Amino acid sequence: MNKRKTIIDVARECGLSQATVARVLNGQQDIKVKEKTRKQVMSAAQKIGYRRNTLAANFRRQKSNTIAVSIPDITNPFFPELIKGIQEKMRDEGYSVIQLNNEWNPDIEQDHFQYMVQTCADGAIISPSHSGTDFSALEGIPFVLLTNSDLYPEYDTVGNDSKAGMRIALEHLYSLGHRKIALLVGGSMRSGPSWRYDLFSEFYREKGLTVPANFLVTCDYSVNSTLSFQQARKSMEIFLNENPLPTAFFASNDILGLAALQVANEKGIKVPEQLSIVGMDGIFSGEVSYPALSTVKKNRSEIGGISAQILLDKIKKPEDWSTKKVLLPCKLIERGSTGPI
Amino acid sequence: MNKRKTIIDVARECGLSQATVARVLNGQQDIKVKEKTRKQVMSAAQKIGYRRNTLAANFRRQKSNTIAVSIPDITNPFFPELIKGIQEKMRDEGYSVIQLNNEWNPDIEQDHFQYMVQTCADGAIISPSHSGTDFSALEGIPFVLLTNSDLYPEYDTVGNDSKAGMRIALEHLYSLGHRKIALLVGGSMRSGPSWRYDLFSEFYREKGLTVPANFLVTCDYSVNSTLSFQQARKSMEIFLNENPLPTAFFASNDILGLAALQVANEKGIKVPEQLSIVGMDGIFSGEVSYPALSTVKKNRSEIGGISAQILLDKIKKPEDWSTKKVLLPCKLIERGSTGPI
DNA sequence: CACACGAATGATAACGTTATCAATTAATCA
DNA sequence: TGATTAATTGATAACGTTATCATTCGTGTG
Repeated sequence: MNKRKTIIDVARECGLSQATVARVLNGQQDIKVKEKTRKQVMSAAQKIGYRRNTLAANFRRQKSNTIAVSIPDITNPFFPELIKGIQEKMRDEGYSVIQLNNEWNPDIEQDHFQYMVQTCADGAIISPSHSGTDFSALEGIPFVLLTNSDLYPEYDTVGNDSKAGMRIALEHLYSLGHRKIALLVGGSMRSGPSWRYDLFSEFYREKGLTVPANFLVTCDYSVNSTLSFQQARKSMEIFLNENPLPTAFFASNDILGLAALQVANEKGIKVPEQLSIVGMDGIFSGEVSYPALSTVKKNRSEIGGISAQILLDKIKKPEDWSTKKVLLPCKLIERGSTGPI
Repeated sequence: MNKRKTIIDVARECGLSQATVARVLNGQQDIKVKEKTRKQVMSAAQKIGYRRNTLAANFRRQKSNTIAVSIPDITNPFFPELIKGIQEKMRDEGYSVIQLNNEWNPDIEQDHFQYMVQTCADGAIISPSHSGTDFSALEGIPFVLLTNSDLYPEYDTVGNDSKAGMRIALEHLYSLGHRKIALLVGGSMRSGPSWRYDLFSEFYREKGLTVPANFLVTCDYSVNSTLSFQQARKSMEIFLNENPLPTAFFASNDILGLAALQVANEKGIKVPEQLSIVGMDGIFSGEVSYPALSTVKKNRSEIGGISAQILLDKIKKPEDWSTKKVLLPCKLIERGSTGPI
């Protein structure tokens, strides 16, 4: 059992000093070393099988080379792509990504913040579990928030422009001739439906129309997608039983939209001939439904990449950092669930 | 700017030795300390605001308290639950989880193995990208494979009993009266469809039936779900145009099953009245399709938890380890896409 | 040629914890 | 009580790297 080789072994092997060896093997782009000695060191390292001890290096530099990503729930189809976008960027830069799920539970979220401090995370990307999240526990750890809300004016945020996105959806339906559009919104874990309601009535006003009666379906949004879907189904069933059929639904996310679609199918309501449905997010399930769900897509992978980039910049230059706010546009994906009235 | 407090500061504060303080604050369950001194130390630590330096501890013990999970692609709906199962178990035990995607690319997978060694991962859970994966790069890192194949007899493996699962699906269809069942399989990244074919013909033989002609639809399985879905759709369309309609399809995973379902819907084939479809995996999209997809569910969260437990055991007692093989049963979920013929 | 100056290399002290062993105190028992 | 053992506590040496400063080596200039 031969012990693991260290930098000192390499130094002994090639007859150079420990410091020089370190410069060659681990230095960032320390040009201060001759090509000849570099080669000497390299071949000696190769020969004796040196492998850098990352743990020692991390300790010495007091950097874990790890960033943490806090999201509500990786099994929610919204998040995996986001994570992937972050991972790809971070790995290119030599950072590991630790991903933490809080199940939409603020207490767990706080535990995770503690954990990040404990574990010396170099930075964090956080999709807040709810609108009142307190970030003070993060003390000194640079972080970026994934949200489009204006609730966090003092923090760096990256998100999609959901308001513009909703407008796009409504315009789409309007241009297809729809005048009786209903709103299907979840009592989101993050924020109430109020701004959606405001935007909706504003849209009607602009078009010179009056907001139809009973245009709003709300449903509880739950800790997991399956539950949210079931609750949305229930709300839809009740609504459809008690109200005249609108010509279209705008759902504030695809899970709700898919629930509406399934219920409509079951009731024999033809989509899109009798009812158009447009969702929001662009999750995979919307591609495989029948008909496929028209949606306003959020580019989650891009959000991940951009937030990662911002975090990296912030880690590198913490001094004189100016708050960054990024709002990415949403994109309409027309599929089978919307059509002319 | 006051420096971060160390164990030595705490020792000075409470008048005890550094060693004793360390025992109180960081010792595992070192009972070797009196209640009185424990309290002294705790309050002193509290008072001056001591926070353990994880980086230093990791270095000293040469343990990163991190395990790596290597999977093909987090955006494939099969994996998030798996990851979550692993994370939950690992976090309970104080380990961080680094998750790595290889895009079904063996070269990237090998890079990730290198990375685990570099980064001193304490262990790894690996869903191999393909059947020929070589694990020699992992040198000494304990790991568990997520697979049910017999391709890795010498390794610890955890997986679902897919063969039994497929039998369950076929029995289900058979009991509903189906005698003309077709097979929809992907040229999986992992293993060819051969065993499915064998099992299928064996099933027919057992039932005293002859395998119908043109019962097999194969399609390329791709690097991402959307592409796989599209390719499956194409294969289905071609098949249905060129062959008489079977009474049922068994799809080797839900994505393929959903493709079959969507195509059938588009062609006006009534599911399940004219055609039953059963998939495999139990992904969320199968719940929201119309009709909802019957499937043979793999409990991915459980697989994650069990593999995590096995890995933990292995990390704790590496000596005299006997190879563990776990095969979990699949479970039939009857939904709207299957019915009597 | 001596000198200065920059480039390259060398020597060495941290970093904060854990682990080992020695020293002390408390407990037990003849 | 004194001896013996067990339970606590103390002193201190690593761990392998990086960072700092000192030193040496070239190289061009007055």
